[in-house]
Amino acid sequence: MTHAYLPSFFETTWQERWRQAQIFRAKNPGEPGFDPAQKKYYVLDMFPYPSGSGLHVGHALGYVGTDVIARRKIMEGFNVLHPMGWDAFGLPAEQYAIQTGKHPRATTDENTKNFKRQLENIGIGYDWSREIDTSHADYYRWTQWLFLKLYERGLAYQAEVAVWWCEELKTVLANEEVINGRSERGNHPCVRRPLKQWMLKITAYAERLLADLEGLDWPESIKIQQREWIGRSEGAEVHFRLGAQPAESITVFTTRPDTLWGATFLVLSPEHALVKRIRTPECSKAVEAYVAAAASKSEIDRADASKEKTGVFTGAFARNPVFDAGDPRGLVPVWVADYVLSTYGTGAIMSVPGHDERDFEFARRFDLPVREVVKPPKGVKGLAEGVCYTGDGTAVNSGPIDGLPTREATARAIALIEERKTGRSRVTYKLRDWLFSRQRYWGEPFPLLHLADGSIVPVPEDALPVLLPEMTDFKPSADGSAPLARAQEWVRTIDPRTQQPARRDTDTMPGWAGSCWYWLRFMDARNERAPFSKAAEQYWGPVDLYVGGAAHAVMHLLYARFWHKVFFDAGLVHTKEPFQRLFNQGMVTAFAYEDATGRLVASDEVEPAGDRYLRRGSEDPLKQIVTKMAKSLKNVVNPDDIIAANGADTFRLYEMFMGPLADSKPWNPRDIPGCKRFLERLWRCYFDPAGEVRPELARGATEKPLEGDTALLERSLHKAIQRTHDSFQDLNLNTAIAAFMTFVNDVTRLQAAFTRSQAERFLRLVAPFAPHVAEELWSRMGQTGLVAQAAVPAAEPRWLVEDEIEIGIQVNGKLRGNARVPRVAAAPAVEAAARQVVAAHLSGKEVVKVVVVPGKLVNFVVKG
RNA sequence: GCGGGAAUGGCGGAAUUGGCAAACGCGCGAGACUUAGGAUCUCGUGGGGUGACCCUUGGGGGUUCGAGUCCCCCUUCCCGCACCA
Repeated sequence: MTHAYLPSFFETTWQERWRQAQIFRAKNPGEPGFDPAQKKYYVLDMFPYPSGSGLHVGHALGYVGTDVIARRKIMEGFNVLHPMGWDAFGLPAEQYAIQTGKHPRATTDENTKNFKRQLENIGIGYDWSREIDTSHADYYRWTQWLFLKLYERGLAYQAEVAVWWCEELKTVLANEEVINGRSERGNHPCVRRPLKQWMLKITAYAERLLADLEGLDWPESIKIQQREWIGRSEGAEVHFRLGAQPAESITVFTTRPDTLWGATFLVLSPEHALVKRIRTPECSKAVEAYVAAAASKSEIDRADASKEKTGVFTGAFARNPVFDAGDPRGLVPVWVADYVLSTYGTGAIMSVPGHDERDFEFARRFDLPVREVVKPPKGVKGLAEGVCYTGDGTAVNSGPIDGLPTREATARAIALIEERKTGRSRVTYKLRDWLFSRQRYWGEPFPLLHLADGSIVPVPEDALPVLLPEMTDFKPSADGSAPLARAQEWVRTIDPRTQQPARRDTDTMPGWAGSCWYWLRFMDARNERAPFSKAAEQYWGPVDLYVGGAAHAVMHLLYARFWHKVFFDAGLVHTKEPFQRLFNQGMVTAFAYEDATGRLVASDEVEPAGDRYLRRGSEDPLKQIVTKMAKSLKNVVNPDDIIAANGADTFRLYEMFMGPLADSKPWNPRDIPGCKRFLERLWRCYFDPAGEVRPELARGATEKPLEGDTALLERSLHKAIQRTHDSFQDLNLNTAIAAFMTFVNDVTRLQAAFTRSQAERFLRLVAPFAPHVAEELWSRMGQTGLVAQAAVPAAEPRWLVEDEIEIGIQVNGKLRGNARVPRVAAAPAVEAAARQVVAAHLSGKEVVKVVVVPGKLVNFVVKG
């Protein structure tokens, strides 16, 4: 049966041919063969961290998707850049190395080799001449170089700040890496600790990071997540003078300056610097105890908004500046409570219990006064009904702003405090500066020198890279100091400019550093004199399509945008934003099984029995559910296994056929044979039973006239071409494959009418999806060259319209019949034909109205 | 609690954006070919009645000649964020 479809006989051969012909090699300006008239297309995958467990089918979904797009774009005539590399530095690589007892260099090299093999196995056409590895010196040299650009611009600084410390990982972490007081990687508990750390001033770009989201073709949900993370709010800061010491004041931030007249107390966060100074002797013990308790509480406990509010009075009072000196309403008590965050605003708030839920709850708990200063609109419950009203309304009990609606009241209140020089309008952000140092080994060393006098100088450009020292013991130190501090010969160095002794910085950059500019390196990956050439950036930037999981909605995508904007300001890049269009591929989920008690059962313990599932060797019925793939459930699928059993083309088709690229969908092994059967049927369309290419498809065969069944196939082919074209618009590539299947079914039915021209055009259509079988058939048909470099076939309008079409005929909106009418028939003629078909439904009734939708249907509205 | 997304046959999913719901695939049923199994091919397959009738896109209302699609209310699930003053 040599003529059967046997993908293993030819898939690797074609992969080798593509490599030799370098068909995925993108051409840079100035290179031989570069055509300035050719349009460029830069499609980028979020490059992976090369984990020890290799690629699974979820990664592959995005990679196959971009490969199909890239291959299609090549066939459309674009100069396509589709690169791949490895995000190899960072905590996971180091943790894995520690677990396995191997050096991260060794494990990283092993893992990247495996990833690359897997990707090639799938037949993905990357430009491997641009492969990068963020942990290689010829890459991180430029990461260091770019870091110095930030440093020179004053955007990198050292500060003693309360940072997240993870005892398990023995390192500090960024805000973004800590979720509910636990590390994002590994889910270990974290605590706040004051430490001297490198920070990047991302807050200086908050406004632009927010504003420039507008012009991006990104999923709205990602934009919203970024907006929320940046967390801009407009309001005012207001100084409340302390009664005892007139020179001192407490500054609060509020988004509702219009409610100043309703502020009945102030609250400081337990970490606020003034707490120690203002508490009165009588209250000092209670305050101290409270602050200590708050410090020892876990972040999760503190963050739990549902629990009852706690707090303690400091004994001190402050003056509300909107009231006159003698007004008793102006003297407000100062409390300490942990519902006020030290990290937001000024770490102190004015409490307006009448119009803020949290303050309301606190005031009730501690029996503090509540004053109404905003009257809700008619019909809305407010303080009069005993509920806190937080919406807009009309100012009352507020002296000079009484009667004003909230918007104007706010503006007037700000004007008033500014006049009295006791505050000003202010914008705050939730976004914090980015904690950029780690006390770990596997990262980029900081290109900075500490001199004897305590000053810091950058390592000169020509002395880069600062190489990571070879260390055999790179485990984090128990005391939290950096492992690099133990490489004493490395630490002790000289300042090349002065020849004076100097010490290297012993922290390393976080895992995100390398991914903050990698799309730029891909443009000019082998450049030894610069991170990338101006010409390459001018030509390739920005990325036209960036594809990856929604998991990176905030961290990577925010950091990358930040660095890119700094580069823009430094004149290094010509676009404000790095990624014009962002697309999130959906998650590939898996089936899992739970028993009667709701416990999940590993999938190798499960046996299908008809339409039910049983625990292997028992009668326990199990319920099939959909979950994330997880090692513990043994439902992680490796592409290698699928390819070994079915071939790469089947694997690719199944990945794309599962559903729209953006949707989450379960991996269902039962569906895979359907895709393989399609390829087998496709194969049979091209060969006779003896295994020879059908004579009418072979080179030199005479084309059949486009009539009868051949015309039918021609029409079917053009429809498939059109549907494929459409499917690329929304990346619903599953519908393209459905169109291929329909065409192949037609050919199977009308075998004798199939022509060489049709056979050849169909291969050009299918090639981006199932490139191996397309090449094999292409060459067996006697075509020269590669189908991967042939042109996309065109749909001709005249083949897309039928002369006679079937329309639906409705009576009162219900389908009652069909009729075939000429496409160009006039409405009255269509109506007359329709009337005959549904005569039985119309008899004895009065036709009130007739709706004729050309080419679609006729609807008779009847009475009686 | 707030924000975003979703809900269509036994399953994954289609539906020209207001115009014949269920394309395509899986699964299932019947048949053909086979000594037999497998593979392949053909036909069927939303539900109920089983004649030509009714029902059906999570539920309930509405707009319309016509609603999976638009509007209002509700339920469930997934993903973010979560005392941000």
